[in-house]
Amino acid sequence: MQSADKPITLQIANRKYARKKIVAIEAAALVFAEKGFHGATTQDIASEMGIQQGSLYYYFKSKEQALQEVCEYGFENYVERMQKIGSKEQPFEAKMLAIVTSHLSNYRSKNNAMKVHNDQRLYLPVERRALIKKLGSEYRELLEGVLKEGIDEGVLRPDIDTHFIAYSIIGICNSWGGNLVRDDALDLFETIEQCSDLILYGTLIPTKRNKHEK
Amino acid sequence: MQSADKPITLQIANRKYARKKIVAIEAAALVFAEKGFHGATTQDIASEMGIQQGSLYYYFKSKEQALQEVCEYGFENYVERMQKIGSKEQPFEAKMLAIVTSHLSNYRSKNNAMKVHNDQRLYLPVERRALIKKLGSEYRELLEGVLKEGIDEGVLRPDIDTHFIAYSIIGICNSWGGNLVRDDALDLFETIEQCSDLILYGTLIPTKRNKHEK
DNA sequence: AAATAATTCTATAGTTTTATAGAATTTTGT
DNA sequence: ACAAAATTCTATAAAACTATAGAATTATTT
Repeated sequence: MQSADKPITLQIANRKYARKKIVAIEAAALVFAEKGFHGATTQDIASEMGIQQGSLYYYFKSKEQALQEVCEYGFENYVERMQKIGSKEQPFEAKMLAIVTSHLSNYRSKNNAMKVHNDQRLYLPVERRALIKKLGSEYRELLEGVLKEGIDEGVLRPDIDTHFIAYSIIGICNSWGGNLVRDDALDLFETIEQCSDLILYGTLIPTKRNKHEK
Repeated sequence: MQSADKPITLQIANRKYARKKIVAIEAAALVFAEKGFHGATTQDIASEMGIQQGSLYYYFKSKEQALQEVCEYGFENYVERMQKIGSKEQPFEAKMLAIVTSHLSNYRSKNNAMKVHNDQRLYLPVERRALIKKLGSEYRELLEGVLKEGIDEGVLRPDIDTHFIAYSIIGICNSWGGNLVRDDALDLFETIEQCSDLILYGTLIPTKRNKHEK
């Protein structure tokens, strides 16, 4: 087994291990996404990697640990991307489009780890979910920040609950994300547009909105 | 085992069987909702019912059949309720509120079967999903019908894609439904209101919507 | 009350699965 | 080329789980 503090001469081996570890995580992600955590076997994952079932334990101490690492792996890029979007100077509509695009593009490129994170993380014991929960909160808080900015800029309705809207945006995206993974015929960019449109404009005709104005 | 065509004298026994079968389905729903289909054992379900593991097979031919029946059971009421809402004479906003209320109330009353339907039905082999798929389509089509009526009445934007919006509404509701099940502190009626508001009005300030008008 | 039917129980066969130990092989460093 | 370290393999122990068979019990009908 590899460990972080080894002589420099062993760094090459370390790098090799790290590379294959990612292969292992992605194989686990694929299998967990398809069959669910409990429905998948360590044999499935090993087969996906082209190694024997027992060899898998060189990379994961347990099946449960594999799930944990898949969930963490799948969410890393997400938070980073949201950070970039939030820090860029651009009008609110563009940001919202970028957020939805980021979220949904990942689904189209079959980010199995993302799907596993959404659907399977609850099967982890609570003590294993600490980091995952932290990443999820970060993501949602960044999104809330963007929404608050929108209000400050006078673009968004000041009476919306940013916490609620952030959750809802994530909910819509995950819901459509699932559809995108299942249905290849579904157009990604049309879906992105429609989602953004719904979030920004709703469904009512503007002139019918009188009741709602103060 | 019971069968439908028995002398009238056996109808009492039949009714008794039917009653306990529902107990079985609800026990399965609870356990599947908590642990997932593969994570749950027939022992778990039997314990929930207060019977022995082997006795469970008096009610279900297999664990898979239990899942199928839970999924079908969980969706029955839903379709009926949507039918009622759709057929009532009331303004569009009221209908939308009724739809969201119907969907979310069920979650609050811990409709485990609903959760199982959403999260676990994919673990059924395709041939077992026929009825479930039909019910889901019915539900979505009824919702689409309500949306089309809204357009015809001149209340909804005529440029929305009713198919997309129907999916999105279901997505938002399921997303919040999951939260409601998990978090008891979450206020049901506030959630209903917020969901309806987002769907109807979106997040932008109306005066900022000029770009969007034709 | 006896006979029949329905329901539940016990015990278990037969799988499947996770995880480990130690041997075998491959890779890397000297 | 040799030694050491890393990686993979084989084999298996131990546990868990589904489904079935037949006995035992309880409820219903005659």
